[in-house]
Amino acid sequence: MTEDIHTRLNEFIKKKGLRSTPQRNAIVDTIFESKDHFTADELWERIRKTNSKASRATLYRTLSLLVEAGLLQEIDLGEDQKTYDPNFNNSPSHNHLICVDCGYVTEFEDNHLELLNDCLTRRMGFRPVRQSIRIEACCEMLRTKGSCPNLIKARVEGKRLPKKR
Amino acid sequence: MTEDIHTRLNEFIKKKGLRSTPQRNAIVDTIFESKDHFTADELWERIRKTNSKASRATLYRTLSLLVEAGLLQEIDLGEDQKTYDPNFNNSPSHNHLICVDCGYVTEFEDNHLELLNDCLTRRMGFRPVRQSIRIEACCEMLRTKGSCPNLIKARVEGKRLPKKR
DNA sequence: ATAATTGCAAAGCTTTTGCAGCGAG
DNA sequence: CTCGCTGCAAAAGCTTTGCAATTAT
Repeated sequence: MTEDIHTRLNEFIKKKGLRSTPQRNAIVDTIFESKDHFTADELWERIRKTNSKASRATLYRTLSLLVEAGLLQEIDLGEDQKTYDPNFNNSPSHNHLICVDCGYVTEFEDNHLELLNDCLTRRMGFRPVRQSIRIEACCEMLRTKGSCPNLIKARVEGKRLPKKR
Repeated sequence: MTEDIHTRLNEFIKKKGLRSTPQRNAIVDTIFESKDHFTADELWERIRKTNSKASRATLYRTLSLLVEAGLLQEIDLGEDQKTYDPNFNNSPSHNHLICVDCGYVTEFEDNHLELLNDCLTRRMGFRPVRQSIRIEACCEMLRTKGSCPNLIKARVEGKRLPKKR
């Protein structure tokens, strides 16, 4: 899993005449050891719990590098901070359903959706490059049963919930 | 056009026990006199060209108010700054095609797309609240003819073009 | 009169950057 | 030995906020 990422990163690094460093590798490992979306700050917390040490500056510089190398993608989850998504490498289509009750994000794919997007794009005189669907929705289980595992998990983890509107 | 907005805003203001002020009204007028998306800073420039005067603080406070009142929507155009969209009031569905060559944004609607989104959302156990599609695409006309009116317009207006990736 | 609103300047937050020293190739 | 990388602290952007004065109702 992470080996693949390292291989691809090393290719990029070599091509650009850059260098491999322990800090960079530690950050990359930390990012890709999970499939979760994260903000720079959340990543910083995860790094701090590691025995590897890297500065915030290096963290930001590495994030930019990974995005430039195409190994990481910035996504919009309606948060104030930039959010990064580490697993679009394995799934070309990248759509997110965001729960307005708890902020939980579900990634999904759908061939019909992609096809339709593709057609619409061409009809408007463009060639598709990247497409993402963002769906905000409320949890049916929470409405009918009064609770939802994702919400409970979010509370336990102390995540700040979406601001109501 | 703008009257409708003012009416709806006044309702909101009354309901909340707030007050109507010249600054607020000037900002609202400036926002809705155009259909363009804008950032806080772009709006600030537009305000400055007006003979009305309002501070940046009031501008930000008014933006929050309008979003809270549901008259303005924050959207994500892949920019660093928050972008606001003034015309989702007239079109319930809100999808954006962003040109990666010049940053030009096309708003579009499509019934099939909405229907499909709706089905997918329900299948995942949620009830749809809001959905937006973001398509990044490159301009076919620019590829085939070597130029594109939107790109020329963007250059003339001195807009900063999308960073290439 | 009363309480919301405004403008200013200061503070807050996230992210970027200049620079001297360090370290990979 | 070179030149990229790192950490630090300072700076940069954008946005928010405390406060005294102002103003709508």
